Amino acid sequence: MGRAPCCEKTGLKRGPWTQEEDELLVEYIKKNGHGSWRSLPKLAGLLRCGKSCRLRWTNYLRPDIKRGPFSPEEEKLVIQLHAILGNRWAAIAAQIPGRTDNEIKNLWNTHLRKRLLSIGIDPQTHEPTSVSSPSVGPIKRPPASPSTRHMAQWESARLEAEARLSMESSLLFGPLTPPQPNKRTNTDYFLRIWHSEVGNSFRNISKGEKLGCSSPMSQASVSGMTIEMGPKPEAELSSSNPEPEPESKSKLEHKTIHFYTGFTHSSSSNEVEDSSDTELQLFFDFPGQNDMSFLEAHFN
DNA sequence: AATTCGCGCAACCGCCTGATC
DNA sequence: CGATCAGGCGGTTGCGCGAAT
Repeated sequence: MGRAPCCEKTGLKRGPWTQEEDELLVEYIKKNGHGSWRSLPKLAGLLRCGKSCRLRWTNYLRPDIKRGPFSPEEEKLVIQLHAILGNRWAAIAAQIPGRTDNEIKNLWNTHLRKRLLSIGIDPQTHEPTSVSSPSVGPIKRPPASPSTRHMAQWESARLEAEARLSMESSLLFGPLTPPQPNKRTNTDYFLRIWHSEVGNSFRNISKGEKLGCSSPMSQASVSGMTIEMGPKPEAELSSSNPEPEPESKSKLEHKTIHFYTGFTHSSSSNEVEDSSDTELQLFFDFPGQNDMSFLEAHFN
């Protein structure tokens, strides 16, 4: 069964938008909201496909879009978020107010990717491309052992992320500036979570897991915020998309943060399997479209 | 001044997923 | 429960423009 085209292509205008079209679209959405994108073009008097209208609105016409060049801070944030989230441009954009996924994707492909390559960092893995530079290489771990446990992997991931991100920051933006009391990076939040009572709770829970708790997902709650850490659910692992699901509406409502680790649980036992021996994939599943302030509130 | 080249960005395409029937 | 639809996402393309030759 072939998928029907999103809209009838014949007779529809394509290519760059004119100012008149922009005005029609903005006018209509201001008055009526976008409603159904499929029916919007007809109602707004546009000879465009609904998809095209949605794209034009979300990437260009939306009033809350910040235009102009990215600041060094924004670039730094993009790099750090990419290290955590990978090519999930929409998720990255959700953490940077006023920037669209398309903009961030373009920034990455045209600037940041090249810049990372030029300083010897693989833009996909965020690890040094040269193995012969141990001083800046990833943290060396002993060969994976079946007995490696959840906690050890987590600690290792944390250290690696910490080292990697500070290395990238210092390479790209010069020596680290002294900590500013009112400015925290997202990495800071990650580390603060780890060292906070949430982290403690998690560590305690994980000890329980070693003793035979069945749930693969460790959970800790504090002040109305729930943090779940553990392997990706099997449902997600088996899906064709290797990346974690995008934030669903329900996830946005409550403050649950998922830390998906690369290690998996055998379905037949509680034994933790090592993932692809060296690489641990760490995913942040941020709870909302707001910035990181929801975390800040918990640690101030 | 004309041509070529490279870059940046807007827009398109195809696939995936969740909702609805 | 499967089929269909609509929206969203990431990858890719192609055009416009400025720099270089």
